[in-house]
Amino acid sequence: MENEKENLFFEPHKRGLMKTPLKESTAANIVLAEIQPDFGPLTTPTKPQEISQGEPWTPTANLKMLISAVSPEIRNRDQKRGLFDNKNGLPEVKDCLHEHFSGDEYEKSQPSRKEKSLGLLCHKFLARYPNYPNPAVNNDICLDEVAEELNVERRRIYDIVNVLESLHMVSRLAKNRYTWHGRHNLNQTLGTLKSVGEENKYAEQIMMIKKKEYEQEFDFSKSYSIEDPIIKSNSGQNGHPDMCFVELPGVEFRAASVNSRKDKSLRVMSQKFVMLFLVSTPQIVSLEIAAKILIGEDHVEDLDKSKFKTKIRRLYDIANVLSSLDLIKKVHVTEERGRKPAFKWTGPEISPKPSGLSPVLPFTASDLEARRSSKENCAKNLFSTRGKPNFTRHPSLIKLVKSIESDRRKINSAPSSPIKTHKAESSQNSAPFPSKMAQLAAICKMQLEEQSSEPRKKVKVQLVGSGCKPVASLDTPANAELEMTAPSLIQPLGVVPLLPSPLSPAVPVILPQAPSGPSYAIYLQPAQAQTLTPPPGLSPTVCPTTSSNAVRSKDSADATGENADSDSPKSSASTRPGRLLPGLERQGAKNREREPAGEKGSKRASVLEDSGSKKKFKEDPKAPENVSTTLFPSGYLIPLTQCSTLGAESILSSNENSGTLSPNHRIYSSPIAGVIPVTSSELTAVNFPSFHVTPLKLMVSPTSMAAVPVGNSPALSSSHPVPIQNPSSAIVNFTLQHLGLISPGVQVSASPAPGTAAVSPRIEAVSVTPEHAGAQQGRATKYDASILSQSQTNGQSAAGTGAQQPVPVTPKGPQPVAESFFRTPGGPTKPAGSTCMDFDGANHTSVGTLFIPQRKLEVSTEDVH
DNA sequence: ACCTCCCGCCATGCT
DNA sequence: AGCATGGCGGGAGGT
Repeated sequence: MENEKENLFFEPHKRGLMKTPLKESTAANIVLAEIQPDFGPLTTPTKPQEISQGEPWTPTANLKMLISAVSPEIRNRDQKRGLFDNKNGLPEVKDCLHEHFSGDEYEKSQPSRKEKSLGLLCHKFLARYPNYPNPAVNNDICLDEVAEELNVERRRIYDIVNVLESLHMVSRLAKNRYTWHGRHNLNQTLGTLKSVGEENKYAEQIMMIKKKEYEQEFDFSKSYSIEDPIIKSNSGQNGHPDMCFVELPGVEFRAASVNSRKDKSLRVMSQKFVMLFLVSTPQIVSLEIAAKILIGEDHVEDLDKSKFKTKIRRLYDIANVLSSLDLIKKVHVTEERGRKPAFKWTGPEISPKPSGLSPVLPFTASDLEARRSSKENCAKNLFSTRGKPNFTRHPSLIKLVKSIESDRRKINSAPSSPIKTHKAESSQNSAPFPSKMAQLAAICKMQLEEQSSEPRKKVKVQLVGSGCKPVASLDTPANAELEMTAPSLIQPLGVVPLLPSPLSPAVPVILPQAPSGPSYAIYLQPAQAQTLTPPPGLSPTVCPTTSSNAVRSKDSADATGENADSDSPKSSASTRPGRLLPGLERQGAKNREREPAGEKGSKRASVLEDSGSKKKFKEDPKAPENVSTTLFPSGYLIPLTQCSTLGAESILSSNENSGTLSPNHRIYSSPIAGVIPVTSSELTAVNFPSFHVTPLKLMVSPTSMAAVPVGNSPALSSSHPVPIQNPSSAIVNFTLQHLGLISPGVQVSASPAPGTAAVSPRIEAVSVTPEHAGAQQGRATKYDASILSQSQTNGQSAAGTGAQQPVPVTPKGPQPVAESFFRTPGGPTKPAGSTCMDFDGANHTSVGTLFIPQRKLEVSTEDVH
């Protein structure tokens, strides 16, 4: 009922209006806006074609490009038809065409299955809204309208929205209504997910599964038994078996239905899936593994084939949406067994910290409470745990929570709810800041310029020399700095208010909040609440130490960066700046890691980083408190909010960052000591392929795992000031790594250029097909050239305005920008020569350096469709 | 033949 | 009861 009212309430926005506002911010937006109107009317005709319509906005050429990239076939068709090209005004024409065609012809002409793909649909959907919407504007999404306009059944829209919701890119206002948040919260969300993923030890689980596989390969007969147990153990151990959903304070589920099904579904699957990427070192996750892990959690026992199939199907659905968001890319991993479909994370690199950061703030607890108004909060309280880690939740509690939530929801649902959301959004987003933001932006720019100057130079140089990859890495620092600075500045402002919570729907309050959302709540199911050994206080608090800071700063930067970046190109998919930046950073980091460390493994490095950061956190006095707030196995509250903290840190670190690189370096620097002990011995152990032995044993027993604090798990780290594991294990790992057995890192070789292959000593080298690389390159280049300026500017604008979407800037960068820019995934675009491999960091050969011995994986990106 | 994954039935839960 | 959501898996298009 209420919802309906709400709807009425919003109605005004509809279509043209709604859309317009959404996109408006940038010139691009403007274009979009113009376009959109077309849509609306166009939509009317409905018919099958929307797809083409969807793309219509020429202005968003990028979009088209992307889309086309996505499905070359489609492109071709479109071209044939000619529909695609001219979409702008043409939709009608198309319609006419459709009408004209007889059924068969008509159908044949257009409706290929691919055209109906979720990925394409998602692109269309995303095209309608700016990446960084202006909070001030009404960003409501009416599902019905969207479905109509896109000419798809609602069911499809749900699929998309559910995934977006899992990333907090949208939030449900009411029945049939969602609010578009764009990427404002994305970094935070990813950070939180990463933290949660770490808690869950997904990385370990992945390792275990892989291990099993290896074992199986070697020993066919064996090892079946192993899998289940392992998984189970994992889930049992840590895991939260039931983690339901990670929420942001601002972006809560307001709909009852949503709440009710919160635990299942695409939403949760999507989050978990993302976690896998964030946690795994290579950041390449095969569907098979993802499915196993996801199933494992839910039903340890079930390994039904049917279930597996279903899971895979869902994963494809999710993957399509994530791909549209440019967060992942389809690749193929070739193992001994054969080629398996997999996806590689291409989104921003995230630091787990968001949660950690939050802890820093003194407020967290208070803040949280304030926020609680939201059901989530309620749930949290119930489950509470806030402070502590151990919890078990009883079903009864859960029910209570639900009931409460439902009540709350109802209340909220009232007409006001929408309003609330808006407020919240605005608060979350930058809306409040405009003036401040501008100032900040200016400051940031200055800082950035100063700091970044060196890095940038480097970047350029590298670009020239090495090509894309280097650039990315180089850029990263600069970007990071930028980003960081911005956030830092901002945050203080945000901090003051403290109530970031947008949520508080209940309270009409205010909100000047930091853009970053405050807290996340993770719901776990009671069942498994079991005790986790270490309270997961992962929370990585801020660390004063430079190294840690540096790391975080980067990450944070990324996160924050988005906001800053936001403006930049939102041109849909690939081009988005925010992503690019992060990605670049990430890559850079990886490269760096590799370089120094050499082979061992990027994985390790990454792990180490995490662990290191965590450790540091522990050390911090703050940590304890922070920790408590941060994560909890069961109903977690993860206060992200505090970007402010981040900001401060970031600032500090920024200096360092500029000079130094990533934390990785540090790690490497002290090769042995640092590395070994730190991290997750587990992981390393896991990594071992089938080989053997001790490590495996160690790893295997869940109990052992639990007992031993692993570097990975934040919680663990928290418990021990120094997250050292068993020395022995560490040693073992270390040794193994050296041997090459362990190293997780994946090498990527541009498909065309096999050269990299040589590197992998052992088993696997991952070869990535170029498409992606090309894309990344493009990004990098873009980034390079324009990035700085854009980012800065964007940052300002973003901060101030909130959402701007700058038109995609042409790449200033030296090279192949143009192509890469819009590059289509398909091979054609790629410049063969350029080869950047960015894969996940795996290889940046160009950098020169060491390769990491890896497993075997050959990754070929093929683009989807 | 396998990989993808669209389609839409139908369960679930809110109104 | 009706409607909104969305789990689920058959089966078809693509390669």
